[in-house]
Amino acid sequence: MVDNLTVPSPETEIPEEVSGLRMTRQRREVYRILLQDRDHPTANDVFLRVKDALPSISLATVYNCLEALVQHGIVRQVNFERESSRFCPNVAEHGHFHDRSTGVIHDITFKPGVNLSDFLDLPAGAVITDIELTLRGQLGSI
Amino acid sequence: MVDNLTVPSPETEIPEEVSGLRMTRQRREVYRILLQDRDHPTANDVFLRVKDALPSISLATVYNCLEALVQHGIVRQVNFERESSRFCPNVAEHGHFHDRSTGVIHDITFKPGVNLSDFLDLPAGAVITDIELTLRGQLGSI
DNA sequence: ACCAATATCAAGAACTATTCTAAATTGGTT
DNA sequence: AACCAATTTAGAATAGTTCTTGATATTGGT
Repeated sequence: MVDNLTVPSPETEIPEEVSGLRMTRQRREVYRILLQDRDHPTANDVFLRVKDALPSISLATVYNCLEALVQHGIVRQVNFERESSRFCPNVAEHGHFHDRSTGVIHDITFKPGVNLSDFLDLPAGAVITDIELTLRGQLGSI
Repeated sequence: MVDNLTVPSPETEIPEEVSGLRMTRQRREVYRILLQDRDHPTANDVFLRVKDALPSISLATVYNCLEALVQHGIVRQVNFERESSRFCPNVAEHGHFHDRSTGVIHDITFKPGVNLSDFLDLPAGAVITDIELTLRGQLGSI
């Protein structure tokens, strides 16, 4: 079941404006691609996919669109090590699990009601505004 | 109190060989610099600092040395977003807290006895081998 | 101690992901 | 339809890092 409040389905009509960002043809297509396959594509992946609908789009435009979407909180930019940035339309707070054997990246959510200070020794008075969590490993050969 | 088992003090004699890595003059100096100021310097920071002791060292050599140290588990490479990699001699499992107002990066440790699955919804059968945690925020203006 | 084999270093070129620049295009508004 | 601002495009520029090559140093076997 998909939470349509935070992540619209790819079939949903994307409106003229989302979170104060005017949806141009390019931005709409880029966003639609992100909604279509939630596989955390890179800018270049998006570029290649979006060409089907907009053959004349440029890579710079894809970067522009992704930046606009990220800055308006519609899309999240995720960095793993020094690899190319990846993008996902799930803007709810979540971390990532990188399966080393398949390369697949899974979103992982925090259990409800858990507090950071429950399991971390934080500096006194630290106010956390942003969490970035990446796990690596394998999806068990049980 | 510093844990001399995982992080030697900068005054400690660095032996001929550490974890199977032969300590050349350059590697020893690079490592010493990391032990000296635990402020998560970039490769270029290290380069500038190490020049005092080895004026003829090249940036490429600093990269080589850092890579060797990282690959032998003596030093940890830390990436924040798409910034330059940073390096720290603390190879014990820990996360980072990035103070937005001062730019200072603090190491944060996990409370003992805590299990990942206590606060995360992990995919069934996931075996975690590596954790990367970065928090951002401010050190409270109380 | 000597020599060959091996590892390391230095310098700069090359590479990759991303950003910048400037000109062209688009879209909404008078 | 003309105007203006925003957007797009293509290619150049940039930053960080890696690669290549030849020089230098170190090790192990004699």
